[in-house]
Amino acid sequence: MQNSSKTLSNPDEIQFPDTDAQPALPKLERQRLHDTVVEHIRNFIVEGVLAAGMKLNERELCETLGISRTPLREALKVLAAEGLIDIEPNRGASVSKLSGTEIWEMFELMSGLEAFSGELACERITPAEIAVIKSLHYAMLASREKNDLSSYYRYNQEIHDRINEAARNTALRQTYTSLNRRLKSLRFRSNFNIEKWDKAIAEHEEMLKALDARDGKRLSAILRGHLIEKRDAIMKRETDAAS
Amino acid sequence: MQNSSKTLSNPDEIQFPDTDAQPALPKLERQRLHDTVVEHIRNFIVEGVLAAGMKLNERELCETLGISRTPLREALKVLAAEGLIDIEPNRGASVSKLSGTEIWEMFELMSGLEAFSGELACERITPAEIAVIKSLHYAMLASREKNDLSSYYRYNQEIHDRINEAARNTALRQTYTSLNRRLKSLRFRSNFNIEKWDKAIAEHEEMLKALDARDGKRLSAILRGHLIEKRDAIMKRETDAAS
DNA sequence: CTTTTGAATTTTGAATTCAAAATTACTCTA
DNA sequence: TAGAGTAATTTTGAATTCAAAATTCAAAAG
Repeated sequence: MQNSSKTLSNPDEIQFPDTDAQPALPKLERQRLHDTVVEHIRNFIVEGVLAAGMKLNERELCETLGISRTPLREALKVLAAEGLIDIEPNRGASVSKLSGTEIWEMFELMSGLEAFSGELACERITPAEIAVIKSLHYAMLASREKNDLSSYYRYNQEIHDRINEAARNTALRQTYTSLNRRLKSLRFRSNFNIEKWDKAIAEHEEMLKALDARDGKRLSAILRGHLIEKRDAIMKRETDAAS
Repeated sequence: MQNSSKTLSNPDEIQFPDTDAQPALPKLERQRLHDTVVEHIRNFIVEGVLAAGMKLNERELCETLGISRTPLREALKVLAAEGLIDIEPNRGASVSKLSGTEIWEMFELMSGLEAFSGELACERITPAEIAVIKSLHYAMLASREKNDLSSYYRYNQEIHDRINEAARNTALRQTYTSLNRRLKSLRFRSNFNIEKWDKAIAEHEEMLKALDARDGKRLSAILRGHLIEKRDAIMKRETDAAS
């Protein structure tokens, strides 16, 4: 997960004049096979290449990734600990398939994390950071004008990430990220229509105002409501589609 | 060679009349070795048998637990994903040693989780559950009278767990539990004195009142303040002790 | 006497091997 | 033909083996 801070194995190296080489140190941190495998499969799941419920055959995956079973199995254990896959004893692994209740609860937790994050951010964010978020907001508005949904999504996520960042709490950010990954992997049918889009934009405006005024309670409430609405819309749609 | 938990390889066995056997099903869920190893080591860490910063030698651990390196390494990967240990490439694993900042942040996150949990609990808890918590509270008071600190701690934890339970959110509970484990493993010097103890008790009384009145905001605020105070006391003490 | 270099040992990373369980395929009977 | 029972195959779980990296230790040079 964390790339070990690079270390000096050979002190001589720092004596060379750094003409156009890397200023500090080259790439001392070696990758562990199992880590790259975790990332690979994680991306497969989040990107939807591996869909929910899909069986993960060890032999197949080994061949695909060109590795032996040992590092693969270690990676699977980690992914299971993260909640992205399920492992049944003697039956193998499969991409987690969550019940409606579980998804509902995860959204609720997410709303709580975002709300808390927003509250902390109001106390700690710098004017410069607010400026960056504002510019992202305007870029997002531009995406809206161009009807470019995917870039809108990216800016939207980026803004939320920045607020999270401004909360200055690594543990919170990691929890948020981990949960966000699990939710993203669910790949809900998007049913964005113009009204919803504009409503979301309006809520974002409110968020910015609250952030500017450093009104933690207000930002917190907006973020929570924002996410709960999203949840209810998604859940409604998913259950409708299922019937 | 370790004895695998006995399984039914021969279906005939279940045809015998279950005179004094288990009523429903014996132990169909077979334990995976790696799971029991995770639990073992996790307990070692939380109980303080393995202290923060301690190096985990694979060969030693294998011999101690009587297993081979494969399941042990899988277990270590899981524990690393949980944040209980750190693994440095080609250097092995050690029990996580957290910086003051990290601890401070984890307490802050914990306060947010508890506050959210309390708010949800107020909406969802049943009168029966409130009654149970009340009885635990009285038992806790009795522990206070007897000056029995360890049983006081147990009741205290139990009450918080029940509130969490009443929030009806598995994802939240799991996140809470995981973080709680990491914090518990830090084994802070306890510096409980009578005043603090009585103050904590008083706060608990307030919590109960808020819960009874289903005043989510109030319970939330108390829980958060409660934990932030605890954090500041601990952090002050730890930094004082360090100097 | 300290520091540096390089070989020996230990420890970790990953592949292979072996064993046990589950799944599949097949045969034989009704 | 359907189904039960059994053998064959596949798949998973865990131990062992092999290779690479790190650590230790000792000897030699300054």
